[in-house]
Amino acid sequence: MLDDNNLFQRAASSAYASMAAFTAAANMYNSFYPSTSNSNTTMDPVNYFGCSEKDLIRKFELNLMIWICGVDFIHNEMIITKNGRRLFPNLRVSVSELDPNTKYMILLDIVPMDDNRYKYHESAWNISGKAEPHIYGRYYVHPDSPQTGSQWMKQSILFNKVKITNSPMQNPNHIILNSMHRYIPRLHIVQASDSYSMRTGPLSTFIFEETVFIAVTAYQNDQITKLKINNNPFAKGFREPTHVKKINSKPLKRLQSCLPSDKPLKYDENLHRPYKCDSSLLSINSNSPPLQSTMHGAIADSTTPTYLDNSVGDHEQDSDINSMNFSTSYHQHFPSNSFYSSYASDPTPMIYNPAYTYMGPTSNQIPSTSTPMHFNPYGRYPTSVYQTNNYNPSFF
DNA sequence: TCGCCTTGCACTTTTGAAAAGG
DNA sequence: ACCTTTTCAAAAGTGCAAGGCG
Repeated sequence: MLDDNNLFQRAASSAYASMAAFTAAANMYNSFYPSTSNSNTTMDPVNYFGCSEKDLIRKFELNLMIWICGVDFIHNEMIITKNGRRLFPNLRVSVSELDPNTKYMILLDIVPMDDNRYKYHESAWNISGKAEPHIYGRYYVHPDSPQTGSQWMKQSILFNKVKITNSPMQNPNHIILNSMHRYIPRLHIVQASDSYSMRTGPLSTFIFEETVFIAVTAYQNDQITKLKINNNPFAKGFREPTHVKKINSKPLKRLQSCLPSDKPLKYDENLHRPYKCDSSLLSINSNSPPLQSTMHGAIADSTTPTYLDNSVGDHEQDSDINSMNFSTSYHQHFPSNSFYSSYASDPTPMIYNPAYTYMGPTSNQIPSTSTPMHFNPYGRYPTSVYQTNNYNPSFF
């Protein structure tokens, strides 16, 4: 138990750092705005839109909330199921300095990090062979798309409904991944007013190294399991005290133990389980805000515990270490010289097809997420890569 | 035999409609 | 009559464990 706590303390502190890192503001070179002055007619090879980067600077703030597991010492895993499984932690993004009156669509997809298949052996992920071919062309379009820049910038954008699957036959909105393969999410911002113009609209793409994960059908690393159980509200039933009670006592006793003595409790004979008869119960030992807050809040975030983002809600903060009480006031900024990335070959016509230049690990061991990578500066389409260790605060 | 995948389970939170209250 | 708050059932999201499959 002590070891678990130590692990989690470590995870929490690292995660805090990572979280801060994710709260990045990237300077984004794209064609959201045409140049009006200082026009540089020299074509930059990386500029897809035919405009000089210097003409097209836009800032892009990222707030990838609670990628708690994307820390250096632990490789994140995401469960994939036939029916689709949500990503946890969720992806949350804030954008700024878009054209307030122009419509944009925001998309997410997930692409392979490399051409390897992995295997978890002796507490480490190792390359076990060549990767299965990736099925491209599945994008999660944010349900609020299209929206004007001002609407996108109004509040952070949450990707909590994205689902990953290993079954191509299921819901076409699910992103298809292969188990035991390593992936990274990509964020696309397209200037478009509908799905048709999306195919031709100016586009910028961002990836974040810390969000790399390995798709699995069952968790391999116990540490990942513990982190998810402790932080995912839906997995609350597996947390230690409750789980022990689940084995040793009946449901009614378990729930009663969590309740103040004066709170009434009913027992549903049909369901053979107690049910709530006091809304305050929802906030007891819970990471969720009290019911009233939920009902009146502008955003009822279904899966991301609101305590993690005090910039969005003003809910009471949970001081428990297990609650991963993050502050989001810390912002880092993207370096003025953006990187251009190309992790994988993508034949999809709508999105780009950068040359494959990922410089993978030389050993069998997969690199830490903080390992510097080599990016192709001449990829056809710009992809800004957030770098935790190499930012220029003065730029913002 | 082994490693990975599927399925059902018990548990949880979320959601939204209906009921109750002001 | 209208709006707000509460209640409650259903839906959906979790990890676990057992069994299936190649």
